[in-house]
Amino acid sequence: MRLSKTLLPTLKEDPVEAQIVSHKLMLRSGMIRQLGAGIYSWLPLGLRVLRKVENIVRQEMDRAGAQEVFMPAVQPAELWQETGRWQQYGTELLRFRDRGGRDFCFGPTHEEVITDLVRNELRSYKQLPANFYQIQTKFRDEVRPRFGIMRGREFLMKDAYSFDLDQESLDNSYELMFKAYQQIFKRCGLSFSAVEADTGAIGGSDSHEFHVLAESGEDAIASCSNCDYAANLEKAVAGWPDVVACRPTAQMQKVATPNIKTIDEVAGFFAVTPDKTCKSLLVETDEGRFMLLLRGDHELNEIKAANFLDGDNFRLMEPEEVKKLTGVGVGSIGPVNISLPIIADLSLKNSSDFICGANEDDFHLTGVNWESDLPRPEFADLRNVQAGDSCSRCDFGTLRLDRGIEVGHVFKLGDKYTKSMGMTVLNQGGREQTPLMGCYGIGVSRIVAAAIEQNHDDNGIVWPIFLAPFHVEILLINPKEAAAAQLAEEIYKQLQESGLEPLLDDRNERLGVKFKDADLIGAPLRVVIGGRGIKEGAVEVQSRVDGSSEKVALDKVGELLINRTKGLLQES
RNA sequence: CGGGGUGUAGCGCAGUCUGGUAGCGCAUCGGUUUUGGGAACCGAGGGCCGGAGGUUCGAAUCCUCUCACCCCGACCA
Repeated sequence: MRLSKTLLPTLKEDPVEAQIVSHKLMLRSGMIRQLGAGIYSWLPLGLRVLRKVENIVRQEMDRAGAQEVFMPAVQPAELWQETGRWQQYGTELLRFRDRGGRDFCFGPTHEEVITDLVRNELRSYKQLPANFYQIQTKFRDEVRPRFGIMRGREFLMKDAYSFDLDQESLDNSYELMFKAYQQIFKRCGLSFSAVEADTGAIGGSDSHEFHVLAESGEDAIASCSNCDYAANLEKAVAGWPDVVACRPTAQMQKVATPNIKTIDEVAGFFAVTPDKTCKSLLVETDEGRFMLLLRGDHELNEIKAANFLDGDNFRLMEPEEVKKLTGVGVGSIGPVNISLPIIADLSLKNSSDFICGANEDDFHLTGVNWESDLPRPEFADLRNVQAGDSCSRCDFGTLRLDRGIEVGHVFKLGDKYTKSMGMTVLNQGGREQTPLMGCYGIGVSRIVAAAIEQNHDDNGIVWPIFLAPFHVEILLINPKEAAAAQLAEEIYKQLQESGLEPLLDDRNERLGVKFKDADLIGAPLRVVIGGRGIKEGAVEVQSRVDGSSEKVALDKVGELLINRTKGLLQES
C-alpha cells in the first residue's frame, strides 16, 4: 500500500477522550474514528488489523471442524420471547420496531437464531455433533461504553454454537474449542490465561474465560502461585485452612459507638484489625430478604450470593429500605436478635469474640460468639478472594490477583435453548432427543485493542507479526530523489511478489514526520531509503521490536526483508 | 440510573464571570527556501460558537429547555 494514496490520519497529540493506551494509539495511528458513544468507524489501517484477527479466527475455527454461517444482525422479538430472554435481557438489548409495529432487536448474541435454524434443519443424530460459527457485528447497549473499541456498544464478535447428542460428546466439542482458542490467541501474539468463570444466569456446568493480562483490564483474575488454578474473581474460591476454632473468651457487651458506621471506623474505635469485625448486609431476592454476614475485611461477591440464594433479582437493599425494615441505620445493623434468615461467609465459621452492629443506632456489640449469643447460621462461600488467600485446589499455593481483558469465553449451555425452543433429533433408538449445546465467543475487535495494550512502547504500536497491518514499511526519505525512489519501488514490488504486505511511505513529507508515523503504525520491519544510502551502497533495515538497525547492501535488501519476515511468521 | 464536566475551524484550546461584528497553536491550500528524526518564511481558505426558545438596540457570552460526548459512581453496613 502506498501511503500517499491512503487515508491514514495520524495525530500528534493524544485525544482527550482516550484513557488507555490502546484507545490513544488506535486514534493517533488513524485506525479508528468515533461516530457515537461506543460506536466506531474502522479506517484502512485499523481494518487491515481487524481482518488479520478475523482470518486467524476463521482458520482455526475451520481447522477445528466448525462450519461458518452468517446470521442476521436484526432479530425478531418472537424468538427471544420463546426463550424468555426478551424479558430477562434488560436494557442492554437494543430494541426497535419495524414499520408494521413488530418488535425487533439488534442481536447481542445469537443463541436463539442458531437454535431456530438447526431445529428446522437437523433431524438425525447422524448430523451431530455439529458446530456453527459466524463473525458478526453485535450490539450491546452497554451501561457505560469506554476505552474505545475495548468496551464499545457495537463490536465484531465470533460466536460459535455446538450441538451434541450427549454430555460426553459436548465435553469433546468444548475441549476442541478450548484448544482452538489457545491456538488463536497464541497466533495473535497475546499473552493470555484461561480461567474458570461463572456461568451466570445461563446456567450449565462449565465455563472458561480467556483473558489477556493487562493493567487496563476490567476483570480481576485470581491465580495460584503453585498450581494451575486460575479463575475470574466472580468465581474464584479461596482455600479454607483448618484453623482451630478459637475458644470464646469474652462476654457479649453492648458499647456506645456514636457516629461510628463503617468497618474502618468500627475497627479504629475498638483498636482491632477489621477481620475481628463482622459486617451485616441485607439483600433481597424474589424469595425474600436475607442477612448476609462477612468478615469486616472481606467483600461480598454478589454473584456467589445470588447463586447460593437461588432466587431471581438479587440485589442489595438500599440504606433507606434497611432503616424502614429494621428501624436501624445500615451502620448499626447486626445478626443478634434479628428476625431474618442469616447466611454467613465460611470465613466466619471459626470466628469468636467478634464485633458487630447492635441493631440499635450508634451501638455495637463486642465479644459476640456463635451459640452463646446467636445460633450458628448457615455458612456459605459469599466473598471475593483476596491476594494472599490460600488456594482451594492445592496445599501450598496462595492466590494473586491480576487484571485481565476478556477476549474469549466458552460455555457449556446444556439444553437451555434446545429445550425451550423445542429442538430435537432422532437418536439411534428412533426416539426424539434434545441435543446439548455449547457456545463459544471471541471478541474480534477487542483483540485488536488487547493486542495493542500488550504490544506498544512510548512511540507507538509494535505489532506482533500475525496482526501487523504491514510486514515492512519502506520509508522513502525523499520521493524526489530518483535513484532512491526507484530502489524503493523495486523493493516494494519484490516484497509484494513474494506475498508480503509492504507499506511504502512515498509521501512528500519530512523525514521526522515519516519516522514518527512509522513508529506509530508499528510495522515490525522498516527499511530507510535515501540518497545517502544509495551513495554508500547500503540502506538501513530497522526492527520496530528492539530498535536495532543494520546496513544492508542494496542488492540484498529485498531478500533479507523477505527472509526476516518469513522467519518471524514461522517462529510465531 | 445518580453525580460531575465539556460542546467555539479537521485536532488541541482561549474568549463566557463583566453582552458590543470570533481568536491562538497545529493541520489544510498556494508560493519560496529547505530535506537522514514531528522545518522556516510569505500569503490564503475554513465557524449559522451543539440545537431550540427567550431577555436585549445588540447574545459564543445572560435565562429556560433540549441534544451529544467525556469522566466518576452504581461492591456496601
